[in-house]
Amino acid sequence: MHDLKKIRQNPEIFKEALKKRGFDYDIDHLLEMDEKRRKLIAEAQILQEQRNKLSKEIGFLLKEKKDANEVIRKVKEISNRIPEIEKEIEELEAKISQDLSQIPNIPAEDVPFGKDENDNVVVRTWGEPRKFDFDPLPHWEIGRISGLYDPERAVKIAKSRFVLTYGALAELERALINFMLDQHTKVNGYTEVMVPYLVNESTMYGTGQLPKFRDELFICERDNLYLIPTAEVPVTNLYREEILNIDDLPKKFVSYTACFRREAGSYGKDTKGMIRVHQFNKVELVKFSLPEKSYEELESLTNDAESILKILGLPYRVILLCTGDLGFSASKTYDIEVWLPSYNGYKEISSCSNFEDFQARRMNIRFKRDRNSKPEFVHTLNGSGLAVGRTVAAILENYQTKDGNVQIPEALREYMKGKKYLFSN
RNA sequence: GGAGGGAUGGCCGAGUGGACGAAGGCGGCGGUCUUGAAAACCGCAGUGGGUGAUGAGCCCACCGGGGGUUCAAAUCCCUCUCCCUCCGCCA
Repeated sequence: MHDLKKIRQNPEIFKEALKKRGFDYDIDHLLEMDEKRRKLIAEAQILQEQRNKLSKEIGFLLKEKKDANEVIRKVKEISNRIPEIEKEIEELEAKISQDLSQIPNIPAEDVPFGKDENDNVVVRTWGEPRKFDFDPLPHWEIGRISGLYDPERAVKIAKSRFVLTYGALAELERALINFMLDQHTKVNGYTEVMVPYLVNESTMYGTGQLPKFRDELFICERDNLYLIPTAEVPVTNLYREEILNIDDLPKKFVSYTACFRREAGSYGKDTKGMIRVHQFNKVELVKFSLPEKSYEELESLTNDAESILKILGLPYRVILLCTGDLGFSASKTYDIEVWLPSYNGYKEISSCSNFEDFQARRMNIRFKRDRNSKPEFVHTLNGSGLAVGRTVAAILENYQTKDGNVQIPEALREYMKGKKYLFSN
């Protein structure tokens, strides 16, 4: 959500930025509505002022037992005109905020111009994709051969695009969750938070899942609750409608949750395996930052997410999204993509974004520089650290052995009773 | 699920339809006193919006949300949401 005042002050900046994003919108029309709105507000307030003054007068007159009928008649006349104007203001405001809520965030200055994902820029690449001296299997085949991956029964008890694993495969996923949480809390300085998986409507509006992305959500209609598509939703909403202390910034949280997505419109894409599913595990990083520090924080957050892949020894690259591929609320986004032999390419495993004050304004999350200064909006950031299901897939594929086993990355062994290979003992 | 009680500033907590943006206390900030601190005393402090210049000032709105009654609502009425207590059920 943008600040109407800022748009009013720098309309050209917004026009330019939206053009870069390929978003067509008539800023001038918005400003016309705003001007009309302000004129009406001034008008209504003058009438309210008159009404307030005369009403007080009535109080005095009655106290002194004097006749107030003439004044009452006058006030009534004034009061009658107020609702009309207010109705007009309300309609305008509804239209304005409706429009405003459709306008995407403006890209940061160093975001490359581009039309779609083909114009994204590779920022850095880490690790060499392994050269196999045998034909590597996709992770779903490895899982199936081990007998520990059971999509059929997942379909039976839920529906397609659900995952079910047993034994060592389940253990691997649990180990990864613990490893990631330990790394982010003990080494990278995040505070772990465990949050509700079901949230209310206001929370979904706060981070922008509603109203635009309703189709992507699982909904518990009876109780008016929604299953979270990412921990970003409950965690960023922690401080909705609050004013934070400047000394507490930045606030850094890491949260493991299951995530639920309907994946509407993705039929036929990534249908096999655990890459695109309705329920998956994710460890999420969320930061609340000072405005002037948020881009620094984005770099370190991205590094924190990368550190997991480095320690696990999984080759990856970091992509800077271009203006055309940027998500609705983000000012700048790095995608981290892990090497997957079955795709013979890189696949997204984390997306790290700075939203500047776009989400904070919507959620009204502010801080004060000191006692007497005006509250300002914080900047919010988040990124996966990492998507756990996809990390499982990456480990299976990248660490598979010729005889159908999977080597366990060194750092993970202490989380798996010291085992070196997944399917043994 | 049943019965009842609540929601007021950073926190606690008063509040009679008319000078209430709201007593009092705690906490905060500034000062006096003190070598320093504490105590005591004095003073300052909400949020959003309109108009000014992103200043001062003036004005409007805000006592959980929405609606209503009234010249006038924190106060009366309706409604929704949330919280609490007791009973029932339950991991």
